[in-house]
Amino acid sequence: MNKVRPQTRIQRKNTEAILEAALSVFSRAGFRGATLDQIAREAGLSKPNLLYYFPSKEAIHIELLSGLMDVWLAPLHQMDEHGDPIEEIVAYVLRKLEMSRELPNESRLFANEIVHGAPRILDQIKGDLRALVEEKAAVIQGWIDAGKLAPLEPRHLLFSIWATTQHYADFDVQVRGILRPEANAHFNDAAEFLEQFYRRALRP
Amino acid sequence: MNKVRPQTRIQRKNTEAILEAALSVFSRAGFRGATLDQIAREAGLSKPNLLYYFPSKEAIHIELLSGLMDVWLAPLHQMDEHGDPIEEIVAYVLRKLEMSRELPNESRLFANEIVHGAPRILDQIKGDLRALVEEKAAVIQGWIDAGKLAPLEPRHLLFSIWATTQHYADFDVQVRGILRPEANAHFNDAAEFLEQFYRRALRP
DNA sequence: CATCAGTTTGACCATTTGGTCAACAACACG
DNA sequence: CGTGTTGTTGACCAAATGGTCAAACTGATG
Repeated sequence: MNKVRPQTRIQRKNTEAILEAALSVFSRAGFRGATLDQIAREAGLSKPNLLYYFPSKEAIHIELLSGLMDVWLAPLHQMDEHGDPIEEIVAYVLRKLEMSRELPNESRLFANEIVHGAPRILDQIKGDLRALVEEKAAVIQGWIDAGKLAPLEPRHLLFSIWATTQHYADFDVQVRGILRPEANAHFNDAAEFLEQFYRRALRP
Repeated sequence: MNKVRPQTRIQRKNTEAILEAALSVFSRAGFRGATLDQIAREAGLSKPNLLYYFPSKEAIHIELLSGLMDVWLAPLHQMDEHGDPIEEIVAYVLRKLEMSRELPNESRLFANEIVHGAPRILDQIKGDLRALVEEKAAVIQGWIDAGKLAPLEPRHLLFSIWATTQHYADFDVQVRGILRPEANAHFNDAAEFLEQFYRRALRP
């Protein structure tokens, strides 16, 4: 159904550079705080040239967010109904924490959008995300009913996982201000803490 | 030490109205996204009149944030070394959740500031907040050493409490998009979940 | 009522910023 | 090498926005 849009070498390179620069700037300054000049400069282009590839500032933002949603849902998708319940959930927690370590800008971009009312991704939240949560909540409830997991409301359990793991990316400055860690050493402590924490809370 | 600044009735009323309006606008749109016109309109004043009471947009923001820090730390201050460890922590969790229910705008203002690098409160984070965390972490460690609490790193335990409770204010839109709750009914479910969750994780 | 500090605002300004455009440069390709 | 498509940019524009200021208004007080 889509018209095939032949991408030239230059197009591919520049759109990629723009999106990368925009992610950096948006996650640092927020949508309103980011300027096209900053993004253009960081991408190594002039502003009109940037606007040759994207029709508007908002279009860049939307492109970033919609591309991000899939990445964001992937770790939860991997949770396997037929695995060991506690191991599956702990593994999910650690995957999510790993994303906070590896993709903090993406996490902040997401957080920023939601804190401001998610005007551009509310549909995806109410659609894809909600559906996935319902699916996995049913799996977790099944585990609970089978006596393999402590009886905890599955949806709120998922919220707790998102909150605790994304906290290390979104509130990075606060965490660092309190722990004064060398480099990212505290992520290892966080992983250890979260694993023990969830194992304790989840065992039947 | 402070010079006594005699506040007229009108001054008190207007500065209060400005701060209230600014909280609403800042928490909704972020610092850069908020405009003085919006704040002035919502406070029922003209823009020059607003600037008669505060010297700049940033001054309003700083005033809000510094006033907020005390409110934010209060629930943790209340945690009593001599109480029952698990009950003290659970009570702290519920107080914090109650703040997300009652003061969501304050929570979002705070979250927004930190996500953007906390340029205006980093000193307070590294000072007051850090000191309080160190103090209470020592208390929790004492409880653990006494065998009254599961051995979990105290600082990361505090992070988890902040994350899970503030999530219901900061990510309100996402929570609602997934749960489709009537009014604020889901806060009761969250309270029940968090209480059970922390009781399970914390028992020795 | 007179006075004066305190309060309010319309008009205005400088800057920032998202976006446009015409002209020019680079490139692919027959 | 000629030609049409793709890529690039300096100059420019309109709107938004933080902030100023002189002038006018209001209210408390003697």
